[in-house]
Amino acid sequence: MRPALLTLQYIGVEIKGMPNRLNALAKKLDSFVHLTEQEIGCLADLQSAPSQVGRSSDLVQEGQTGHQAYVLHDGWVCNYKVLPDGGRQIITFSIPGDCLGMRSILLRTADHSVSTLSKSVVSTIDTGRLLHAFKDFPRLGRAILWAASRDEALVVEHLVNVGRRNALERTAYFFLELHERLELVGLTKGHEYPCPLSQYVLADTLGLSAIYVNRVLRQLRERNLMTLTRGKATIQDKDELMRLAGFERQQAGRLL
Amino acid sequence: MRPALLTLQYIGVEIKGMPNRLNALAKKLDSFVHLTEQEIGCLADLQSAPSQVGRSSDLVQEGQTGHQAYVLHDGWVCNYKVLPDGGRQIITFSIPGDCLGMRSILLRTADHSVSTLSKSVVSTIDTGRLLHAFKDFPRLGRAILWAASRDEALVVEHLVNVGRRNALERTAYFFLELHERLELVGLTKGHEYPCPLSQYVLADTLGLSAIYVNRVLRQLRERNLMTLTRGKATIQDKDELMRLAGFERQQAGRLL
DNA sequence: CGACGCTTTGACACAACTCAACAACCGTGG
DNA sequence: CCACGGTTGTTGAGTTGTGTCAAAGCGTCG
Repeated sequence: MRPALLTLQYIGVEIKGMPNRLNALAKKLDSFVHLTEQEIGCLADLQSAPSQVGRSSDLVQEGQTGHQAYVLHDGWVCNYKVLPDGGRQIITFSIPGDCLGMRSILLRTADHSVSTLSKSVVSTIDTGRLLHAFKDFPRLGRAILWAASRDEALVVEHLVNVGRRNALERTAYFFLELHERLELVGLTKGHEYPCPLSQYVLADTLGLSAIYVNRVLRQLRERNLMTLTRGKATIQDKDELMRLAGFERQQAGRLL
Repeated sequence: MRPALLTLQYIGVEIKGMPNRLNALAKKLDSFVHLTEQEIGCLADLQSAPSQVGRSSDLVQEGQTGHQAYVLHDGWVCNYKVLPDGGRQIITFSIPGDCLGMRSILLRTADHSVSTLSKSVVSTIDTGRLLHAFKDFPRLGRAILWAASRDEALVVEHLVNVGRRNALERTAYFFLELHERLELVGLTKGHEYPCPLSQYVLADTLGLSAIYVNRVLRQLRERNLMTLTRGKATIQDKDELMRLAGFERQQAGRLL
């Protein structure tokens, strides 16, 4: 099957089923800087036709040069670095609407790896035209720069979490933050959300061992705070979980 | 004493003594994207006259809106977040040539605090004109964007360090990275460099307790790997220290 | 049905934290 | 110049959080 056919087929399916998904990026940006039809069109022009990639496939590898930047339309992706001793630290997860590998484009050589955690749908970004587009649509440029800054702030939060909270607080915080992120792109159902992260993946995210993650999750479950089972996270007692984690709700609101 | 006089006086002193210092940002950018006289001039135009600020003074506070962005000409600055329980995590240090509070400008409200660790010299940046300047001097824009990306990559490295290395490796890595950063702006003397960081500050950086930092430093000293005394760091056995830390030298080189 | 990846549990080891006390250093003012 | 107070560094003993090893239970997919 030729790629072109695959993607066309995919678009067809999506347009019938859940048209918004294809616009996850536009939707996210629009919620902060209201975009005109023209700007949304321009944004679409910068992206290739969406294509599917399988689970556990690398989109970018650390040290690589001349790779692509992507928009993630559907699926889960992790950004990580590996250490000489084989250890791995996950920097951040990407969810639908996020851009992938942008920083590495500017640096010329990728400073981290990007890999899918589930079957995903991505487009490549024409980064050359992106900079041009900034001139014609400055508000769009501002929106994208804002989104990049927000992603960076997320990494900073993560660093604080790993550096200064114990395993229980840290895990609680992580799931609360994830809930908030997914809510923004409409991927939650009340206090539930899909979460295809294994305990090994969580361990590499939280800077813990997989076995200890298991114990922490058990504690959260036994305290009736939250559960994680079969790819679904359920927050049972949000207030108490927030208190435990020292989680403070971010104030949202449009910029422009 | 009026600020204007103070700054003028300062410029006078600096121009005689060490003219390069005032240009730390230009010097840093130039080492990666060679800048023309015009571009360097434009860069200077975006900055206010330099002014001195005392030790331990806050330039930006988390949650603040409408604050400034700065260029750090001289001195040491830390970027940090505080937790509800009073804990503190230092995200990154800024050294001469670095920009301060740029991300917070884009986000509108500061996501972290910025505070001086030593008597420092800063200029404010006219961020409004900065975006305009990008149009007239695209290479300058690219250089600044590159520098921002590099700072972000530094935070990512730090996250990996805190998440996946033990106290000894982590501390070793930190001092090696610092050496490399300072080398780039000409602030090292061979295997020595000034380092006005107290063990409490180091603790908040490395995600450790101050007392344990002390023990780690002792171990590094007793193994004849490095010492930190009276504001000066000395790397004695760089090879062994790099091996211990799992430190891999970054490849440098101009982009344009 | 078997194999494999993921989860769960227990026992034990060790890294890192806490508390408490003291020593060295530094800037300040007398 | 010295005496002082506060900040920073140093050390010991005991505690706790988290990692390691080993093994068994589940689920799922081929």
